[in-house]
Amino acid sequence: MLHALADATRRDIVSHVLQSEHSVSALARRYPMSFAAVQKHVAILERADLVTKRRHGREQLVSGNIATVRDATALLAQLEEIWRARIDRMGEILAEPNHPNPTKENQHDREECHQG
Amino acid sequence: MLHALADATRRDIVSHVLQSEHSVSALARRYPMSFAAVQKHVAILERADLVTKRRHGREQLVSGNIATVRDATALLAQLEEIWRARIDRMGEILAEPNHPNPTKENQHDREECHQG
DNA sequence: ATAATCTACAACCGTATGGTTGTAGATACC
DNA sequence: GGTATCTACAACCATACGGTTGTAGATTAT
Repeated sequence: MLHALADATRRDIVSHVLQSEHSVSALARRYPMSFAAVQKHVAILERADLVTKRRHGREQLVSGNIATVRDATALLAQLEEIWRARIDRMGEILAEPNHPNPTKENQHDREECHQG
Repeated sequence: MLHALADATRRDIVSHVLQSEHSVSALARRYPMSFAAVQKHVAILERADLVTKRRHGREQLVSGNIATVRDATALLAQLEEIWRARIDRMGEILAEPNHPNPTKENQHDREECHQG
C-alpha cells in the first residue's frame, strides 16, 4: 500500500478522485503519458483498495476509497509517531551535557553537506 | 523515498538503526535472508539517505539519518493532513441531510455489474 | 449500421526489486 | 603467516514497475 503511494502520479490521482469522481480517460488527459499507463496506475491503486471504480455508461468512474485511505493515513501517522519518538529520544541524549560518548555526535549535522 | 519505506524489512532496519548503530552483519542476523539481501536493503536505504554507514574497523556501522527521517515523517504528515482534510470534507458532505446522493456512503458493495 | 469514444487487455522493452550464490578484498585474531 | 570474520560486488533468476503500442469489446451518437 505504501508502494502504491510511492508514485507521484498515483498520489495525484488519489488526491483528485478523493475530491470527485473522474473517468479513467479524464484522468489520463491530465498526465503526459498514455491512456494505458494511467489505466495501469488506476489498476494498482484499485488492487491496493485505495480507489474504487463504478461503471457509468461506457465510462468507468474512479473515486477514492475513503476507508482505505483513512487506514493508510493512520498507518503513516503511526510510523511517524514511532519515529518521532525515537528522534526525540536521540535529541534528548545528544542534548545531555554528560552523555558518555561524544564520538556518537551527528555525523554531519547539516551544514557540511559538501557531498550531497 | 516512500519507495524505500515501502518494504517491511527496510522499515524494521530503519527503526533499529534509529535506536543504535548496528553492523550490516548484525542486521543480517535478524532476518531470515542472506547477508547480501540485507546488504542490498541497506544500500537502498543509503541511496535514499535514510541511513548512513560509518566504518569501524572491519565492520560497517549503520545508523539512521535523523534529518532525512525527519523529512520523511514531515512528508508523510503532510500527505496525511491533505487527505484528512479531504476526508473530513467528504464526511461533512455525506452528513448533510439534504445532499443529493445518499447511496454514496456505502459504495463498497459492487456485486455484479451485469449487462448483456 | 457506422463512426467515435471509453475501456480492457496483451505483448513488448528497459529497468529495478528481492532474493540467491559465489568470489574477492580488508581487517582482526591466534 | 594463516584463518576466521565482515564487507563489497558481480552474476543470475523471477517478478514487478512504468511506460509504450496494438487489438478487441462495449457503449453512445449520428
